[in-house]
Amino acid sequence: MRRINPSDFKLAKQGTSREINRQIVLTLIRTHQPISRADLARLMDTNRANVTFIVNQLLEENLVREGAKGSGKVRGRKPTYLYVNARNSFAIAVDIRASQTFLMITDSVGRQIGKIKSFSTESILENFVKTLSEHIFALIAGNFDLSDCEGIGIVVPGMVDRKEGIVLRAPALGWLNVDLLSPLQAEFDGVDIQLENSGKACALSQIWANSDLTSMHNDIVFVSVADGIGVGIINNGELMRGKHNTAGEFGHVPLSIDGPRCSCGASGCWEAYISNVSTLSRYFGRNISSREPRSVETANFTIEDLIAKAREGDGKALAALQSTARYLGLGLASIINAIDPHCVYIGGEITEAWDLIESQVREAIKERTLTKELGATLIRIVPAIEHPRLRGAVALVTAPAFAAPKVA
Amino acid sequence: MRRINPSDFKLAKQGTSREINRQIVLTLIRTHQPISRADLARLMDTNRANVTFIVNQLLEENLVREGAKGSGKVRGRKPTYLYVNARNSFAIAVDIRASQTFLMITDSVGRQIGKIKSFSTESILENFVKTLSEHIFALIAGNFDLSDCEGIGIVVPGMVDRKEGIVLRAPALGWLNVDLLSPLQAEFDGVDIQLENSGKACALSQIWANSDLTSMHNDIVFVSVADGIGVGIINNGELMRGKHNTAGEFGHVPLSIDGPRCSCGASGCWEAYISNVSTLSRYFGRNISSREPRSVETANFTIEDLIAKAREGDGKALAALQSTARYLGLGLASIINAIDPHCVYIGGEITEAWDLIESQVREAIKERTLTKELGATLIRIVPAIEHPRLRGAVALVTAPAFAAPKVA
DNA sequence: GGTATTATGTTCGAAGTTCTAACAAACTAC
DNA sequence: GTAGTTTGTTAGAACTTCGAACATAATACC
Repeated sequence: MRRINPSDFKLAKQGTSREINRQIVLTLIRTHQPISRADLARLMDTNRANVTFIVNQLLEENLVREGAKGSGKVRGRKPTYLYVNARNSFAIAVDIRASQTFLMITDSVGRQIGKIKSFSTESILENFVKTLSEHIFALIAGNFDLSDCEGIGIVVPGMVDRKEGIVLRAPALGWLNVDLLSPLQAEFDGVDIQLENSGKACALSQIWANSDLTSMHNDIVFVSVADGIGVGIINNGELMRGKHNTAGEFGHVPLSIDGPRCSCGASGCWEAYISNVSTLSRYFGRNISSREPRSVETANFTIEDLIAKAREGDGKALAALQSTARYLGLGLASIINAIDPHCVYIGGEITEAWDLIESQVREAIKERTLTKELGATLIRIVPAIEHPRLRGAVALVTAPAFAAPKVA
Repeated sequence: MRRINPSDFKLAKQGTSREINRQIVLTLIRTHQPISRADLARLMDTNRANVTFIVNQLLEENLVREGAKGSGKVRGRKPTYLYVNARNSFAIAVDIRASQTFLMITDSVGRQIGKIKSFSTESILENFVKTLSEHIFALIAGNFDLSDCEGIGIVVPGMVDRKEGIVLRAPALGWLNVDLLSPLQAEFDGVDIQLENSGKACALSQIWANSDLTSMHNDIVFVSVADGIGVGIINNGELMRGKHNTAGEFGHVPLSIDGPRCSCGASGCWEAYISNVSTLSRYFGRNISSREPRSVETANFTIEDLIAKAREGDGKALAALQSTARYLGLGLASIINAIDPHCVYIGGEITEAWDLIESQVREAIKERTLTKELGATLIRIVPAIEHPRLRGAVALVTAPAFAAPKVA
């Protein structure tokens, strides 16, 4: 039961029905390919004539291609299989993180092409934009033409004004109200550039990426644990953005209002318990804020090192991780109580220690969820190899072609 | 950018465009009435022919009626005004609370008819159903025929399985897995009966009730403070229900994980800080759980009494309220950070003391919200006279006629 | 009072979709 | 080689939006 917004609705025009069915056919081909027109008609519960009509348009638009004939041992004419067509256009994904920035090229359907490149992130904007542009031009040189670029999706660990293309606040980068769009627009004239917060992008990756397409749920939450905590909420197949594109900031929901100081200024935030820095602090028994200069001992010691130590039998390291695990679970319980999603995805370095911490996380979740069913909410680990942030950045550019049209 | 669910989509059929535009016309008439066909055409950015076509159908269906001609001092033919037509059908709203159950009759558009009735809630199901049925039959006797009843909307302070019509868990009523639908279905054969949690219903009331229709936002949160805390989230004009219809349970998000014991079993829940019982406990300086028998002194002392005391100059009473106010604000900050709504509505007895507590609430919100903009999120008080729970119960029955069709 | 002007609401036909039914195409089984 | 079966296409009916012309009803002006 959705209320129509009387000051922002969309009328059905002559082509609206077509547009709707076109997008349905496109997603069905994407999720079921290879698939024949006849199978589509059955899936859609309509007649083959209508499917032919729509598919012909998609063929003309080059969004779909015909492949080999089917070959089963059934009677009758063989079906001609349909596939989504990766045209010769491409997309660029950029994942900006505190230390490194990662780059990936994909085809127009979001499938990775070549290897992921990276360079160290510079916080001075001009330098950063220069380096980024150079890397992008180097990547496409010889292989692609910039005019075939569908767009550049950029993901940032912080709040973003998508419309204006401004990074409002990214503490990890030291960026505050940084206009990232304008200088990039100047470099890549005419190319669509999309900015998004990395937690939100991770959530997008889980509903738009190309794996497990049919089993996917349309109501999920992604929790990304790194130096900050990013959370993306997908409701009814759509990312919750909120009034200021800041929906999902569960990282600063408190576990204890008078708990440890958080970088946001408040205290006791979830982030202050479970961010990588917090876990390391717990190990070293003191507060190593990312702002203060670290001692020699702690300077290059990462969360991965901590996990390695724990695996080597360092009891203190294991204890630090498991403590984080408990707090992680307690916070997840809040998210589950508040959102009641089908599945919670977790990403970040700490997931590499999942075998060491899973039981603590699950126990904590059960402890604070309101019902048994909520306590049993699916938890899925997204390993770093799947590059959820980059895949989310890709989705910013390639997914709109498959999205439902806005209607009513 | 909404993902089409490949296993749950809706194809556009021949009548789909019509259905979409029909609902748009219906909502526009509802929100702008009285309005002419020509004005509708301008609002919808389409031609008058199309409007005539759709309006004629609505007239035939008796959902819309023509009224008086317009009378301005402009040239040209006078417009004929259109109104949504309250047919002779009616709806029944029921608000079940711990002590009393409230009843209201409305017309088919959700406008109140007659006075609100009430009776004391009995926790034994058979007795309750009997009393409720008697009251409903008494209300409609002589005025209405049961066959003209559009439906009964019932609102419960607890979790609800809407499909099966079971109250899963309503601590305030002492109900656990109570099948409320079946016995009522038996009494009111063929009448549509809708159950919902009262916090969620309150949220519905704010987007579907008949006041301020044009200024309304489509992304809001309603926080209802009573013996428990109910929260309803409206995202994109639609109530967030979650996998188990339990989305919105912010009441059990902790302020401090080792804070006061909560009735849910965990400790430090927001509810344990700001429920009416908690505020009273704070005043009396001890824990008065709703489960233990109260002393003579505290037995009939309500939150309204506490507010009255505070107004009379009782410093302890004021302190108890303002302490609750601070915790209310801290929790609201979490909701604002997590959801980033356009507006947060607050209902419950404590709103009657809003002038005494507003500054504390707002200060606490600012203290824990991540940005200045989030700290300035609109807060609106919904006084008890507006009966948000009952209006939400009505919306369960009368709103679907105006809702957007499900498409794609 | 009569005529010009203007806005509302309806009608008619064109264009775009879905949908039904029939038909052509292509392949297996016997 | 023929019957049977499934796929994909085509032609036309039914339904909608849409543009333009038309009828209706009111005011303004002479």
